[in-house]
Amino acid sequence: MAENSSNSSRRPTIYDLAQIAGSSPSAVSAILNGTWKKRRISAATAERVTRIATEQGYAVNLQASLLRRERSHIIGMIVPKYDNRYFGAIAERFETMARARGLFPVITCTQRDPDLEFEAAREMISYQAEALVVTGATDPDRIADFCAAAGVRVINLDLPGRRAPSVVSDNFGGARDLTRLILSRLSQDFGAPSPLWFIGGRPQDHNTLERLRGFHAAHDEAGLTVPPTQVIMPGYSPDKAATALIGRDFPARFGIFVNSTITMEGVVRWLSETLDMDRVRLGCFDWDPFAALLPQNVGMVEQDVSSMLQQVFDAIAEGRDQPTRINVPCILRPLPARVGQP
Amino acid sequence: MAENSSNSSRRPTIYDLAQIAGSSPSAVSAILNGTWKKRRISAATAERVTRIATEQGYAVNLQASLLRRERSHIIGMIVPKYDNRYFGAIAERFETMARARGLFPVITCTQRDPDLEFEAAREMISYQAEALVVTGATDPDRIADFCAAAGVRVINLDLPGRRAPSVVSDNFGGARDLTRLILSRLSQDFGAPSPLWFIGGRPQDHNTLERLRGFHAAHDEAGLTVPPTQVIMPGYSPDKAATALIGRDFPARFGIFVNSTITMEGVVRWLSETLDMDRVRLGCFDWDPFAALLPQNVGMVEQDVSSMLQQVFDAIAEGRDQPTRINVPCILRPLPARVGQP
DNA sequence: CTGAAAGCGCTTACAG
DNA sequence: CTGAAAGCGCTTACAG
Repeated sequence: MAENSSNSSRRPTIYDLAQIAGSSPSAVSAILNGTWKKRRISAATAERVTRIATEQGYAVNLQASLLRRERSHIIGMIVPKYDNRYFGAIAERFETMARARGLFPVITCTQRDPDLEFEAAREMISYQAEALVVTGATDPDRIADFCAAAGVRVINLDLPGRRAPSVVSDNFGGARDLTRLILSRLSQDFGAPSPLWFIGGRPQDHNTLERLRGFHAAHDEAGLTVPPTQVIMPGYSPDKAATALIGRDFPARFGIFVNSTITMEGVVRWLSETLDMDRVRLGCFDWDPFAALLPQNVGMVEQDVSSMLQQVFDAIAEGRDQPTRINVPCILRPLPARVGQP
Repeated sequence: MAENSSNSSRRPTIYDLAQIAGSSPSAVSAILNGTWKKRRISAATAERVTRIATEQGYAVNLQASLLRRERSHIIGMIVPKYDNRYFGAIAERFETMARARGLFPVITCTQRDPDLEFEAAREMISYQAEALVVTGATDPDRIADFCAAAGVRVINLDLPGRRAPSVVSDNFGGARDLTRLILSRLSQDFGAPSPLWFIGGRPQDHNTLERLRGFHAAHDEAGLTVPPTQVIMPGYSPDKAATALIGRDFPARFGIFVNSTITMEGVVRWLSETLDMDRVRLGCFDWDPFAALLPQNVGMVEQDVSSMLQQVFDAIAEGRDQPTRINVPCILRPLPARVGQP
């Protein structure tokens, strides 16, 4: 199949097909884009043109097609990274849901770099994207302003902004539930619970602050107060987390709330090189199937990617553009005990 | 900034800008795409037009621009999934390297579905991609044929094809090195080594067969023969791996070669629910930072994503189109002992 | 130093 | 049932 007519290295156009089929470019266009029924073109012609298109390895030129059409049906997404299950799941699910709605998904990854974020957004507007989903952006409002000027709809996902609708996890509730779980497993395994450590994230970061609020709320319920020295926010990277732990004095038995799987990597590596892992119990905000197998891990919070994206697509379909905030509940995943009580 | 002239909801064009600036569309076009120096347009005009473009929130229409230009500079990639570090790293690195070369990367994920793979390839050709990187495809030759007919360059990555240049890991060498490592750690921890289990992948899969060859080669060196019942290839998914282990009889001490991180998930989950994990040592083909923290894991093979992509971009730049095969060495990552000898 | 004009490959009213 | 024609927003030789 796909025999290119050998006379030219150029891709065939509807004019080429029309000439071969003895028909007109208009007819070929209509046949190939499915509007031929309402034009009442003969089935025989349609069949012949379709066959020739296949033989010639024809693929429509979307640049030309989209330039002429009213709508592009392109929907863009920017994500910071592909290096964890959360953003990976978001990207995959976004593509699937977009295709299911007859849209063309275009995703690009912006390395948590504000300038790259902005350039990527501009590029998607240049591609005539009709809507843009801005995920985990460091400066979502700058992008929202630019999109507003270009008449392109924006939705913030994961991190909220002030200029467009935002869909975010219920970070407070998820963190509170996880903190409760770690505290209860601590008392189960070690006796009387003591205040947990909180590691990861940044004090300027919306999600970190919400999670910290939930962390404190669960401690309050349990009549516990967390010493400020036990809240450590050195960013998300494994190395920064490990460095921040150097020289800390941990008690005989203790528990840690880890704020992101990325941070978890550094925390577990450092601890396992430094002390007896039977002394510690951990819980982590965000889900990773391998992290779930670490023996000291008592539970993880999974963000509900499907529900979040459902909200995103609903907001786009309904044409919402007010800076509303939608909170999507998280899923607490307790893990079986994999390590003996001392 | 980005004040849209309120008279219209349409995006501004170079005609709008020309009118506002009191210049011509040609001049505006040249100024905005950087060719104005060689047209010797006055710096004053250039400055004025640039300012107006910013004020109006102008972004070039790439559909129109690309339709007119000779080249698109678009480079496409299809990947099967975003759900593991290997493909995540490939996607991220591909975007970075493409941008560094002045290309526009477009990636889409095809869920290991041959039809989706083909449709995605066709879509990228419709977007005028100049080259297509086909990663981990189930039917790369079908895509290669179609691309050849359309005059689009293709490179296979990860899984080789017969119709286009392929860049793949040295699966044989990586598997042999990993097998050696597991065997040596077995004898270190448990005394005399016994033949390993091999779990994961499919017998029809090129990479699996190469890894199996390396697995056997390392056993041969050690004077060991693997019983056929110890080679289990139920696909890659965690659940299939777990199911395939049901009812197996494992000796008091044993070692496993796990063929992919995805499989590792199922293997470790099942084993840890079933037996004392001190009895087992594992190694895994492919790298994952959390899997590296599992106490029984003695080492992982990391595929050298940067080198592989360097080869891909070289092949594209040089215009290679013969079905050559490039093997890129893997990186063996031994892991520190995290579990006591019995 | 600058503009008018052609044309990239399509789609779609419009006129038969 | 079908085709000629206009035009989407650009770029780029070409002619001043």
